[in-house]
Formats: sequence, structure tokens, C-alpha cells
Amino acid sequence: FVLRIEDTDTLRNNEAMVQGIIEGMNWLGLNYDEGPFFQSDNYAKHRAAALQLLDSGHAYRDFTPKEQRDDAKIKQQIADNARQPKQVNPYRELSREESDARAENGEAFVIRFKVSEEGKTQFADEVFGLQERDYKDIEDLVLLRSDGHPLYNLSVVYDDIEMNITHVIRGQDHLSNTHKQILIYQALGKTVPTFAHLPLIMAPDKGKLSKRKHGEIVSITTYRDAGFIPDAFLNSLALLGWSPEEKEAEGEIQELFTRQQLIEKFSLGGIHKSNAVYNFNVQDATSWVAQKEQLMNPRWVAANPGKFPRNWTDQKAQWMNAEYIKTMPLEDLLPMVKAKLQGEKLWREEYEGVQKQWFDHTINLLRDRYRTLNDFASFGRAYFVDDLDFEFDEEAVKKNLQKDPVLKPLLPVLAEKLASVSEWTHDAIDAALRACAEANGVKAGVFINGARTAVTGQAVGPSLFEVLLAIGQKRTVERLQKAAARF
RNA sequence: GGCGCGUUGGUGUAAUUGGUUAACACGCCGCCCUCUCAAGGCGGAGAGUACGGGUUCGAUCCCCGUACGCGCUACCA
Repeated sequence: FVLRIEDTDTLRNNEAMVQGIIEGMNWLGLNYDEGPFFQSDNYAKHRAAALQLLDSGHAYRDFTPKEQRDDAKIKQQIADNARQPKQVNPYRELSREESDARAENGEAFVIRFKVSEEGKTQFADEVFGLQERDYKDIEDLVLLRSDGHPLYNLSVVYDDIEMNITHVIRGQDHLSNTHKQILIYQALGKTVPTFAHLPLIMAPDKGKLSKRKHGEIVSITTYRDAGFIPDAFLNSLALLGWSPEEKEAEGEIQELFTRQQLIEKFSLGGIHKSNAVYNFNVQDATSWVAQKEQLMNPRWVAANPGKFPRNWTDQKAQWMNAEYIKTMPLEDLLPMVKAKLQGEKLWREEYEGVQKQWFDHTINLLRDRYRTLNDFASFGRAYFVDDLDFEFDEEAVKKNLQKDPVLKPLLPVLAEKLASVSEWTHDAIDAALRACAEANGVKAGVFINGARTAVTGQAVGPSLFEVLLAIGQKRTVERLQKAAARF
């Protein structure tokens, strides 16, 4: 597995993009055996190959002046060309002497591959099967630009040969380019590798998924920042355009795969020919991108749980991430949570020392209802700080602390009652709270929901007695008292 | 326009050599559980396999056509 960055487009290629690719692959644990190599480092050899093809008569110089064009114009031109009968290039049959003379004269030219009039190329794609294409449907493609830089189709072929690439597995947008590349392999007298083309991932409207239109949801590092588990994300990605050939016995189809199982069960035969749609809500994705700064701020998220655009990305991917969080071995989850907490300065060394048992238990308690790693730092913040250094969800405050006017004066009473609990256990807290509720003539639910919000800032969470057990007696009492004063 | 590739519920995918009430998962709805929200358990709605022809006793599956989508048709990759 070789990582090669194909950066032959000098204009569009940029450092940030390359960095994103490498970071994304590292995060996913897609560890390459060699590289990263940069195609641009091999320009000289690509140029030499183009010249070699010129010498051997497989290519010719085209002296047509370069046109300035932008992407929109290119589309228009393709449409225009469509209406014209195919013209032959006037330089295609130029004599070698004249060609050399004009080149020596300093006249600018590109080198084009000379596709024969008669014949066809063919190859057996591992996914799409036998592919054939008539030479007359292949244009004389440009190998070398007028500025001397090689173009993609030449560079890939050259590098694949040089790197002894045996299997070229890539997006099906290159299916028709393969015929052109085969021509180059043959002209260079080299053996053609095995090709396998993969279906593409499309937007919900079945159009292209593009950074310009869909924002950062197309970038891998976005998922890292959003709190996805690498294996979970990889698992969900693997299921787009592929399914295991080996079926489960009961008609059930396996969907959850460990990395190792994925490696063992993968085969080219399980790859589909049709594109897959990434199922997200475009509007949510747009607002996610617009609000990214806020959404990456755990405190803001905790204060505004209802404002998070739920379907900013694929729903099944989100489900799978939640599934991993709640079922993966705790010891594998812990380091990931640690990293997130460290990022928010919520980490304490004691969590791996004297408080390890407490920490493990708390993470175990919280993981059941969290969907991303970020949730531990946002919704989970109250568990890892002293005092009231966490956000309150205003909706929760209204609903659980302010709605019922009898609650506020009773919060200190409840606090006092809980302060008197001698042994801080689930059952003791339960008994004390219920006794206090009965003594004061309020329903236990009012205390329960009120206490949850007072202690965690939120309307939702684990069973209240589990919450109080995790928060501890001291913090519970403090927070109840302060909430009474504050709201 | 030409050439190529594709098309199974909203989405991801199943369906042995053509014979199933077209299956599973996500999502959605409801019920149970319950101190909230999830999770979990149970149940439900939702496709007759893009459309139209053929072949066949019988087509999701084979053939043809049409539509739609995607790709290539760039001195992009």
C-alpha cells in the first residue's frame, strides 16, 4: 500500500489539502507501507518519458496556441465541440524535421499522444468486468503541457510502472481514462497492471459530493474533530459500495466489523457497480459548516443542546459511532475520552490513579447515551469540574427548576437532607430524596428532574441517583444550594 | 452531442444455478420499560425491484428499447 500524492496540477495543488489527506489517513489508521511520495518530485522523468514517446513516434508536438479558460468555459466548449464534426489536429502529421525546427525556434507546444485510427483497447476490470473502447472514441490526449509540466494520465502511468504497482484500485471516474493509460503502457512497452474501479459517493440529490457545495463534511478530518471513533467511521465508510460476499447464516447481514474482520472479509468481488448516496440533510450540513466554531465549542453545545443540527452528516454513520461508543471495550474508549478531556483542560492525572475506579465507572455510565466523543466534554463537563464551572441549558432550567414555583424554596431543604446522608449510596440517596419529597408534599419527580438540572445543567442524563452517586455528595449539596440562589 | 458505466422501500444493502408473502440495517411511527433522555424489548408504515417491451410454465435475476443519474470527452485529477 503506497501513498502517493498526485499533485501534477500546479495551480490547484496546495499544502493544506495535502495535509488534510495525510492527517485523515493517519487518523483512520490507514497505514501505508511506503510514502508519502509526491508525484511532482518525478517531473523530470515524466518529461523524459514524453520525449521518449515523441521519439518513438507515439506522440507529436502540437503548436496550437494555449487558450485561457476557466472551468465554466470548459463545459461550454465541450458542449460546442459536440455539435462540430471531429476535427483532426493539423499538427498530427507534421514532419519530424519541421516539428523539430519549430521547437528549436522557441515556438511553444504541447506533446500529444497519437492515438491510432484503427483498433481498440480492452481490459478486464475486477469490478466492472470486460471493458472495450474504440480508438476513434479516444482523443489525442496531452502528455506534456506547454510549460513542460506533465499531465495526470502520463504521470500515473509512469509512476505506477516505476513503483511496480500491481493493482490500481480507484474511483470509477477513471474508468474511461483507463483506456488512455493502457495506450501509454503499451507505447512504453510495459505490462498493464490489474484495474479495479470503485463506485463513487454521491450527495443526497445523487449529484456530486463536493467541497464547494457541501462544505467540510467531505473532509475526513472533520469527522475526527466532530468526535467520531476512527474504527466506527471506517466501518461505516466500508459499507458504502461494498458488502461482504460471505453471508451470515440466518439471512442477517453483518454490518459491524472490527478492523481485522474488514481486512479478512474484504474482496473486490463484493464491490458494487452503482454509486452510493451519503445520507445527510443538506440544510443541516450547511448550518453545521456555518456554525462550526460554536459547534466545536463544548460549552456552547451543552448550553444549546436543541440547536445542534442533528443530521449534518450520514445518519447511519452517526448511529454506528454511537454503537461503538456504547459497546466497545472500555479500555479502548478511555484514551479517546482522555484526549478530548485534555483538549478542554478537564483531564486530571488522578483519573488514572486514585480516581481511576470512579472515572471508569462514570465514563461507563455516560457512554450509553452519547453519540460522539465530543459529548463527553460538552454534556459530560459537569462530571469533571468543581463548583458551577459548567453551562446550564436554559430550556432545562425553565422546565425543571423554574416551572414549578414550589421547588426553589425547597432546594436548600433537599440539599440539607442529602448532606445528612451518612453513606452515599444509590439506595440511600434514593430513600433520602423520596422521604424529603414526601415530607414536603411534592412529587419525587419534581425533585428528581430539578436535581438533575441543578447538578448537571441538563434536562437529560442517566438515572438521577446514578448521577448523584457519580457527582458525589459534596458537589451535589453545593450545586443544589447554588442553584436555589441562582435561578 | 459522442463514448462508457449504472438504476431493488427515504438511505445503505440482501435475495442460492430464473421459482421467497422481495430480506436486513439506518431513519420514521407506535407500544412496553421509566425520575428525564437515550439505550433495550416488541410491533408498524414504507419497494412489487426506474419505465416499456420481449424470452420463459415462471423473471429483481436473461435480451432489447426508453428515461434518469454519473463519468470521460481540459495544456483538471
